[in-house]
Amino acid sequence: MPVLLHDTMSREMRPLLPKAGKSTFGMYCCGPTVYGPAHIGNFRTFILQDVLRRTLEVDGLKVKHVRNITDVDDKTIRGAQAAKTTLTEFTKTWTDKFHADCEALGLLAPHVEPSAVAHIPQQVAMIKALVDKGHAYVSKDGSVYFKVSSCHGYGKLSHLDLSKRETQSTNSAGEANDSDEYDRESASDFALWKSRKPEDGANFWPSPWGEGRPGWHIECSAMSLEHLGVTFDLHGGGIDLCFPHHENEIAQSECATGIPGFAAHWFHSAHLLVEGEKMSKSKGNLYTLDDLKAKGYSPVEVRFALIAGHYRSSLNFTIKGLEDARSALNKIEKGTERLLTAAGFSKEEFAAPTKQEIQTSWGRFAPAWEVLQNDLNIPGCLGQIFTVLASKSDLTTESARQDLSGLAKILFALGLKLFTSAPAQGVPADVAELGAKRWAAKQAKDFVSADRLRLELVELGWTMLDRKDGYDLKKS
RNA sequence: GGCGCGGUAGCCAAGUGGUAAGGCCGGGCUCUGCAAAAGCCCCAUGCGUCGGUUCAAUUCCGACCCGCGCCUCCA
Repeated sequence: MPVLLHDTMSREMRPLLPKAGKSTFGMYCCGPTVYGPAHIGNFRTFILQDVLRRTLEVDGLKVKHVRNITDVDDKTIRGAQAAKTTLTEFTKTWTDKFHADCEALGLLAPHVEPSAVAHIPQQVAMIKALVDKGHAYVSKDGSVYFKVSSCHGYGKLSHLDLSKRETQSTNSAGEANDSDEYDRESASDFALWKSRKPEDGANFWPSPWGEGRPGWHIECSAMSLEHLGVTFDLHGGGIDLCFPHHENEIAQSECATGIPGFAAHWFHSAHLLVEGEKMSKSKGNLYTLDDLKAKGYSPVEVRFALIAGHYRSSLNFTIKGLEDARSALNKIEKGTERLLTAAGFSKEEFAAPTKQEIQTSWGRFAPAWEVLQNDLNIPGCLGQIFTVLASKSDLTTESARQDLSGLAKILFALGLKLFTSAPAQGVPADVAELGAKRWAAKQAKDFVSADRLRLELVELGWTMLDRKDGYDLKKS
């Protein structure tokens, strides 16, 4: 059964399948602008796209996932200048950081990760096609603009009727829209090519219209064409990209190629609120992965918290939510351990589910998978998982293995890697010694000393957890 | 103003025309010298408000109230 997903353009639930005659499902996702560390809002979108890709793969599709790197724009150029380095060096630093965070968060690397700077010729070629076909014009300063009025159907994705729309004098950041700054024919027209300016420094490229650099929107059109073809199966991004970015991509691509149906399906994820407020630097509620790691949360806990709400609803990210995620994840691990025991598998065997017997069945997790396939309902799927893990069942080795087969596939789809919590931190010698002493006292039934030693450990910031046959020391 | 999303227990959050998944927190119990861990059990006559349709509505329709997003920086 194919995965069903809501499509922004048609506003309908539609099955995800490769185009007729194709065996690969092509998906293009707008990637990060690499001018600083990505924040958890960025990652929510990338994680959701990752879950979609994984779900399609578990469903049996061959997916080609393309996610770009935006490495030339105002912010990257300014950032490089402020850092007194080259654009290449600057964007490499932040691209590397992005990759490290992605890996920590369990994101599968896209199959292709094209960079805007590496696709200047393709962008120039597309702009040239648009100029030749009368969909773009060259301004006096050598910039090139897309002529929105020349594009039939412009606004079909975001359902905006530009003819009825009044041009706003400010954007949502309160900055004046620069409709008078350039010699555009219409305020709705957008830049395809920006002519070289002194403040661009060394960052310019040749073009038929003179030196300059590409506009923002054209890169995704050019790179999706290069790597996925004239039309492809799904395009994703944060909801804020719906207009104007994605709308402009459609206009550019369809006008340049003359072929409609740029992307068959549009996948937009809702934004993140932090502690009930819009995330912003000025409010100080903009978290990066490093910020949360510094607070003691693991990447998998962050990932869980970020997927705990439906992708089309905005998610209120809170530290309490991270605590909830930690407890919930622990509950899944404990339940999974019980299944592993019943199945006679080790944790390692579960972490790498290559065994035939744990790849063939869904066991009791079939309903959880069905829920996930229906518009990527991750919270519903998690609910099903907990229901099964808590339900009474006479497990046999065989049934437990079938359950594990289903659970492994679902956890792969969600990208939740179990049993990865950092192993016990190094225990200082003095703490270890106190622990050993208390254990000895307890064995000797000298409970007065044992209790005193427990308190001493607490004062040092350590908790001693007794087991039947030994003990663990945990930092509290 | 235009377009769109949402209001479900203390918090988070699914879902359905036939009477509310799940997680967290909380409470109880079992186990345990203590503590913790773990396991088990309990926890919304209620789904923003008011009307309507229906044998039956939280679920459909209408109105209203409230919150939020986008409308050329944004994931």
